[in-house]
Formats: sequence, structure tokens, C-alpha cells
Amino acid sequence: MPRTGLSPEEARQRAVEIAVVRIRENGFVKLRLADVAREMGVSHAALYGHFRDKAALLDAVTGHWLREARARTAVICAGSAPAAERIEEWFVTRYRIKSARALSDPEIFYGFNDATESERPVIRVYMQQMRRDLSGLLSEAGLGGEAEATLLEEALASFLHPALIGAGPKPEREDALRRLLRVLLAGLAASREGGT
Amino acid sequence: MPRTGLSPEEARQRAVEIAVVRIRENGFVKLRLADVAREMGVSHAALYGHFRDKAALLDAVTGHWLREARARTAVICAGSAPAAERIEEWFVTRYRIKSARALSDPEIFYGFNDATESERPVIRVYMQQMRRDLSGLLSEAGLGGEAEATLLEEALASFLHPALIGAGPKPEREDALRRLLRVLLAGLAASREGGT
DNA sequence: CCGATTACAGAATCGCAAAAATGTAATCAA
DNA sequence: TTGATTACATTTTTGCGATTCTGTAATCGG
Repeated sequence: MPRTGLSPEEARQRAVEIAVVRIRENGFVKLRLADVAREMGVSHAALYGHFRDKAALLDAVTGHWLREARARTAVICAGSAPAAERIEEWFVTRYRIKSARALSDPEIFYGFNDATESERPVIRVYMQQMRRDLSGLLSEAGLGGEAEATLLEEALASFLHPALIGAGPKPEREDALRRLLRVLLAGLAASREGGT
Repeated sequence: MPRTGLSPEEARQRAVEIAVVRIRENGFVKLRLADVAREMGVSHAALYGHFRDKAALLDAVTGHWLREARARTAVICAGSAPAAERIEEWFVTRYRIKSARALSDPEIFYGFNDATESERPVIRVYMQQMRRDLSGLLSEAGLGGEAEATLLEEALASFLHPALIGAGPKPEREDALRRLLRVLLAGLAASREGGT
């Protein structure tokens, strides 16, 4: 009966906000659409006007979280330091953000991990954006493009994949990441010289 | 009353054999000590004379499986081909064995994955052995030692870690592994020249 | 003494009925 | 027409007693 007074876009945002709070409180797997709907002041069926199903709302939560994370790495791409330095900074920042969040926001992180395991489109899109960002840095550094970005992404999975990254940033892990990355960049540089 | 007629060592082996069959049939998580004991013709309590607890039996199963896997990579270390080739062969073989087994023996593989997640000592020991084997190959190739072996192990987690490896060997994954490994070896060689 | 047994306490799992949540359809109001 | 509602079918979870398993202790036999 009484209209919500929110635009579709606002309603979506509001639902995601509420879901985030509920997930932090009760856990990712225990989120109930009924709770979100009640807190919005609508019937649970109304949510289906904004999200195809529960998975879509959960994806929206994950997507929101990933966009926040990307915002913090994207500024590095636009920096003025030498490209090689920015590449290292870019990866280290990703490591720090994810490991910190695995500790401070474990339930949302669980959702991220879950979406990754089940290869949800929201993850594919995020990975594509990250690959493009990295690809840009690599070509600035004269070290390659998309293919090399994919290669680096795979090589650093130990430090970035949600299933392998530990909870809480660890200096020794960060050092190991830097060492590995330098070997990789040296290897790409060498391949480039030899293989041209 | 009636003694088993098996030496302690034989009894352990027999229990592991039976457990492997039962796990393949009923699944890793559903293994019952009672079933293993019954099939051995003893009471379930007798098993506690051979294994501290159920986890120890499960570890023995995983350890057995890992020793089999290692036997197939160890021969490569002793081969006569150039060290660089043997390194590539060594990693590719590991990838093939694991991905094949994830498909053909999923329940035992599940146990391996589980033991990895919970960082059981049996996994630590296995990793140490593999690192030592690789370390030997690397020093033969003049590319480093333990530290570099650790670095390669981390860099190739995408292709070897049970949580990330897919079920069933895929040629394109094998190619990606080879490409990444070559970049890494080139990088190690370059670091070695520059950093000596 | 060694290896196995029976007996038993505590923990984990099973089965199933009741309750709740998800998703769909028909409908209603601004 | 759009966005929401109520009603309802279908899954999924929950609660909980009964059962089964795990692990320990005391004991037995060769």
C-alpha cells in the first residue's frame, strides 16, 4: 500500500547497506531476506522487484565490497612514480586490503571467498577490471599487456586468492610477495629482450 | 582373545588399505573406525593401539597417498636431462598427478585438501620433502637453493594447491604453468647475474 | 608384557516432524 | 504502468530425541 518513496536505485543501495550490517552481525550464510525487507519497511516479496533472487543480493554485497577495494588500488595506477614501483605498490596494496579485511570483516570476506569458489560473474567482472588496470601499468613499464597481467595474477595467487591469503597482514608475507614480484618482473624483462 | 597374527607395522598398513577403500566408497567425512575395525576382524578399540585417534589414521591415509605421488616425481630429480628441463618436467608432472587424482579419486583428494587447510604435520613434512627435491634441481641448474624453491612453490600455487587446482588435467593449464615457470626461471637467472 | 577385549562416558550424527524462508502468481493502488 | 501487497507452493532450516561413534579405562589371555 504505502509506497517506499525510494527510487529503484536508492532501494537497491539501501538493501545492500542493510544486508551488509546483517551479515556482519549474523554471518553471511544466515542472512534472511525477510530481515532485510522488514528493516526497509516492505514485504519480503518486494525485494524480488530489485533482485532476481537472494544470490543476486549477495552478489550486490560482494560487488559493493569489491568496488570499494578497487577504488583504493585504482589511484595507484594514476600515480606519477615509475611504473615498476607502482606495480609493486599496486600488488602490495591489494595484499594489505584483502588480508586486513579477512581479519576485520570476516563474514563479508567469507562471501567474497564463496563467490570466488562458485565463479560468480561478479568475480569475473572484478578480475577483468583488475587485469585491465594491471595491464595498463605493465605496458607503461614496457613489460607486456593482458597476457602478462594474467600471468602475474596467477603467480601471486598465494598472496591474493581469498582461499590462500591469511587473516591479518603479515610483514613477512608482504616481503615474500615483493621478492616474488621482482623475480617475475625480471623474468618478464628478460623474456622481452630475448624473445623480440 | 584370538590374536590378529599381524605385526604392528602390517596392522597399520592393513588399516590404511581398508580405510582407503572405505573412503572411496562412502566418502572421506563418513569414514567410521568401526567399519575399518570390523573389516580387520578386531574391535574398534584395538585400532587405538595403532593410531592415536581417528585423525591419525586419516593422516596415515593422506601420507600414503602423498608418498605415492612423490615417488613419481622423485625419479625425475635423478634423471639425466638438463636441470632446467627436469625442473619443468617435475612441476608439470606434479600438476598432472594432482589434477588427475582430483578427478579420479575425489574423496581421497578431499582428504588431502582438508589436511592442507588445517595445516596438518603430514602436509608440512610432504612440502618439506618436495622443497628439498626442488632445491636440489635448482642448485644443479645454478639457480638457487631453498629460498628459491620456496619462491617457486608459492608462485605455482595456482597450479598445485589443492584448493585451486581444477579436477582433470587441462592442456591449456599445463601450457600456462610452463609459461609462468619459464618467466620465473628467467627471473631467477637474471637476479642471480645482477645480484652476485 | 603385549595386544586385544569389554564396558562405558561424552560427542557427533541421524531421522523426522514442525517451523521458517525462498521464490512465484495473482492482485491492488497511486 | 509501476511498485508493492497478500497468498501460496516449494525448499531449507531448526529442534530434538534416539542412535551411533569416538575415545578411555579397567581387564583378560597367551
